[in-house]
Amino acid sequence: MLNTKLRNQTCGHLRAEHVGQTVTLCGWVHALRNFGGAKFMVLRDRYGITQVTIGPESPEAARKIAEDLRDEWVVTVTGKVIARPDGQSNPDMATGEIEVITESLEVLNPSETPPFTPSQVDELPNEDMRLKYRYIDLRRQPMQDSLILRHRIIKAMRDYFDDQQFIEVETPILGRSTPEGARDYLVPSRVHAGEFYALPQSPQIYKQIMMVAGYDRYIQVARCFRDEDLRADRQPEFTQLDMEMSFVETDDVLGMIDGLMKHLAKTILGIDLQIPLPRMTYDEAMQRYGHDAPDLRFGMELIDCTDLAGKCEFRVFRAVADGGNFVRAINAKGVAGDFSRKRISQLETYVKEDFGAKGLAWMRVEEDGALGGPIAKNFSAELLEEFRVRLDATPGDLVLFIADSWEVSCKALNGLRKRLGAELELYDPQDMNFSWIVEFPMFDYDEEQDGWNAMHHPFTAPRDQDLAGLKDTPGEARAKAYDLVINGYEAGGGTIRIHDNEVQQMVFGLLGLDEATARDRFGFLLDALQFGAPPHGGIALGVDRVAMIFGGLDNIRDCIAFPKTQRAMDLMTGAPSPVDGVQLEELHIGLKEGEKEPESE
RNA sequence: GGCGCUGUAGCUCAAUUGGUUAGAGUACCGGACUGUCGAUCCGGUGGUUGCGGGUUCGAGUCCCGUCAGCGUCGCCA
Repeated sequence: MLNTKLRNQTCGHLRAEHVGQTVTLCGWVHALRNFGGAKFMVLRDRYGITQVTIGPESPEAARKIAEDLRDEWVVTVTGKVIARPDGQSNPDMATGEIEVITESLEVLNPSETPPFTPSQVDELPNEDMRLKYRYIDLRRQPMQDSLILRHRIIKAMRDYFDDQQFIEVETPILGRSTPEGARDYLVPSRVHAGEFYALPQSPQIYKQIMMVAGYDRYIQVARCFRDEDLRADRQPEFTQLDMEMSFVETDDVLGMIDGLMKHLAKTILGIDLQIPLPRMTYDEAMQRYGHDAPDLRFGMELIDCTDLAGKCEFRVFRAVADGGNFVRAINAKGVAGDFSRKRISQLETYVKEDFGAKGLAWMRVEEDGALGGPIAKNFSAELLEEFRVRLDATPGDLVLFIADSWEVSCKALNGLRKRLGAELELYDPQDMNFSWIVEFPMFDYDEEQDGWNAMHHPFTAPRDQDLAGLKDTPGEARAKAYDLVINGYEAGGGTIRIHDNEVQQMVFGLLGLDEATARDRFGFLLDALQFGAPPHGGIALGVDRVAMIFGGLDNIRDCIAFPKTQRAMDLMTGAPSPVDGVQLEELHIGLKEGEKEPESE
């Protein structure tokens, strides 16, 4: 039912079967081809494009109007659908078998000359241009496709959860600031001088309270806000499919999301996904890939050579191994010939500058299978043989070593692995790989503050077997926490929550939150946990990221209608902006000297 | 906050590495044209080379600062 008072067809619909009908179309002028006596106009709306002809048989008035038409004017055409003449149909166009002969033509609204035209496919304007004129950019087919894909993903998610008896509940946008985690976006209160709301970083606490309230299956398509620096896959405001269930263990949550992913893969991509999705522990992921969200579309795993390094005379390796650090490597199979010393030194610069590695050692495998390269002379023949076996080194391989702390070796080798995987095309970009990373550490140690931080959030439950040792060896404790990883992106993450107040207090204690502070910040949750909290847990999926990955995009902005720049600006509206002094006064806010002055009237 | 890339006509890019009048495609304006689908052909307008400073006989090009966009590290689940 796309008919309106102004149109009775859309520009994507007409086929040979409609020949003979008289139709009225509305849309934007997508392209004009003018032959004097005959003119072709391609008309575009959300549904497609249709060729319209204005020829000698068209009324004088229509021909006159057609003289003045320009790209992106909004027009309406009424005319008869005809089969295109022999040899003139266009197989590249969905509506290419037909065209509409103009009987009347009306300009609904002319357009200024657009800064760029949506019909142009090969030359994309710079991104600041696209963001400033977002309404033009959004007319482009790829942008339409990705917003429609995003819509279909969200709808498929809602449908799936609806089938599973989940209900969607909206939680507040104006909430309470919690210093945990990311920086908050703050909203000043007019009524309460000097006090602020915070925009939610996620609906975490509300959804747990919904569980206490007995709504045992909750979802929400929730907008979240984090005032941190941006990346290609991060925006300051983003959308989560937030989910929480009661009376569950890890397997229940994972199983539910397995089903969702199977449903999404089928309905969105037409792929039959095998479930349950594979699971790997955090420790194994760090060991094998150096990252908690590894791209499993290709191998090139990290190989630990620390024990061998401890036996060699090469001072760099020896010192690292003796000092309790690590010598790990990746083997880039068969590419040694493509890597000049210059190219290798670019990789070295990369690991030094981006990850603080002290250097990059390398070996290449010669024709005869021997390990060569500048450092090889420091190793005995026997030891080289051990390396060769360990590294599965065959002629033509390039082996890259990082000798450093565990953390740096993880980061640098993960960086190299990702970079080489892409450069060497070790995987098909069309491939989709879904997996779970599970059993994250409960805490990580903060050197600066000399204390433990919650790796996920402070409501995460430890594994049952780690409960006893939680106090004494918090660094060993693993959590009932899980991340969904798709193609090397963290697509979502969640945990089973602590529903026991005693355990919760213990965790707060380990995090250095004394009772008074904990009460002050989370008192309402602690109260709630004492009024009959069921065992519960859940997950939040990054909707923008899922849309990006499913759409085969490499940045999140291309599946968001109105995204912000790296400096969190909206180039179309000019947000953020100074505000009137009166507004500030009402909010009890004064600006520091020298900072941006309010706009005067 | 650090590192890197980019910024030249409305748009996308070029300019022989410091050389004299900054070009091309497209868009735009005018004209021709009855079967195009990136239409074609003829003619034309259009530039404070992001901004500010410096070096130089001479700067789009080199240096410093600054603004903006992107990528990335830190940061962030």
